[in-house]
Amino acid sequence: MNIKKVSETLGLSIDTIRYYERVGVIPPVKRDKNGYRDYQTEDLNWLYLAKSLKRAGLSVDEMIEFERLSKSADHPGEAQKKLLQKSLNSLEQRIQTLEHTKKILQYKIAHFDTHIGRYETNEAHEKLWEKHFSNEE
Amino acid sequence: MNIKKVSETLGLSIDTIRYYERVGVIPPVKRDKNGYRDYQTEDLNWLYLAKSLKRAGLSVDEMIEFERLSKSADHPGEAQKKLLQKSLNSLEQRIQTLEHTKKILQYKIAHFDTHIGRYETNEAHEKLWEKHFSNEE
DNA sequence: CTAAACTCTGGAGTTCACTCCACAGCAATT
DNA sequence: AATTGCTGTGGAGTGAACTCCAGAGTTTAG
Repeated sequence: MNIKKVSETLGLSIDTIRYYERVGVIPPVKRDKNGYRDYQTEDLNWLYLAKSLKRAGLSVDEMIEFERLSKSADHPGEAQKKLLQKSLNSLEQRIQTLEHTKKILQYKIAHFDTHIGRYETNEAHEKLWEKHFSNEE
Repeated sequence: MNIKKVSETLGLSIDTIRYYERVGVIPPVKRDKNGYRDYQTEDLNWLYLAKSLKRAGLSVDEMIEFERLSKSADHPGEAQKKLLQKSLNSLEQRIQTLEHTKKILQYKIAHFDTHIGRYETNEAHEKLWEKHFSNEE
C-alpha cells in the first residue's frame, strides 16, 4: 500500500507518517524498486498503535521507547507489556480527570447567570473547589 | 492575594498566570499602589475555570474567545453558556475516544506475545479496526 | 509525449503554550 | 544598611510535534 492510501486510511498526514518512521516511532518500512514505501499489514498495525498510544497521552519520545523495546534481545514482550500497562493506568487517570472536569462544566452551565465570574459560593461549588485543591496534577 | 500565593493555590506557574492575563484568557487583575497584582475571589474563579476549560481541551484562543464573550453587550450569558455547552459536548466526545483507546490498550495487553507487530487477526481485533475506521476525528 | 500527480530526501519553518531573561522597583529580614 | 526575595515589564527563547519546501525521480491520464 502506498503512503497516500495509508494516510487516507488511518487519518494521519503523509508528513506525519514519514516523520514517525524517521524518528523511530515505527520500524523502517519496506521499499519498492524506486525507493517508494510499500506498507504491509504490520506497518499499518504499528501506525494504528502509534495513533492509539498518542491518544492515550504518550509523547513521541515514549512511543520511540516503545518501538525500541520491541528490538531488545531479552524479554521484549515483558518490557513492552509493562509500558502498555503503565500507559493504560495513566489513561485511566486521565479519564478520571476529564470526568471531574465534566462535572465542573456541568455545574458552571447550571449555575450561570448573565455574568461570568460571579459564581454563587454555595455548597456544591465549595465541594468542587475542595476537590480541586486536593487534586494536584 | 499576591501572585505567588495564587500560583501555589491553583497549581499554575506565575508566568502562566501573567501570560493568561496578558493574552486575555482572564480579565485584567486589580493592582495595588505599586502596580502589584492583587487577586480577588473572582480572579481565582476565572483562573480555575481557565484550568478546567484547558483540561476539557480548549485552546488558549478559545478561552480568549470565552473571556471576550463576557464583555459583549447583548446576551453575554447566553453566548458563553453555548460555548460551555459546546465544550462539554466535545469533552464527552473526548472521553468516549479515550474509552475506546482504553479498550485497544487492554486488547493489546491481553494479546501480546513476545513480539510487537505480530497481532493475531482474530475477531476482536477486526472489530477494533472496524470501529477505528468508522471513527474519524 | 507532455503534463499532472505521486514519490523521495534533508533540512528549514511553523504553531502552540508557555517559559525564561534582563533590568528595575518595592518589601521583608538580619 | 544591606541582602534576600518578591513583583513588574517587554521581549526573546524553548520544546514538542509536526508541516512545509526545494529539487529530483517516477508513474499515470489524456
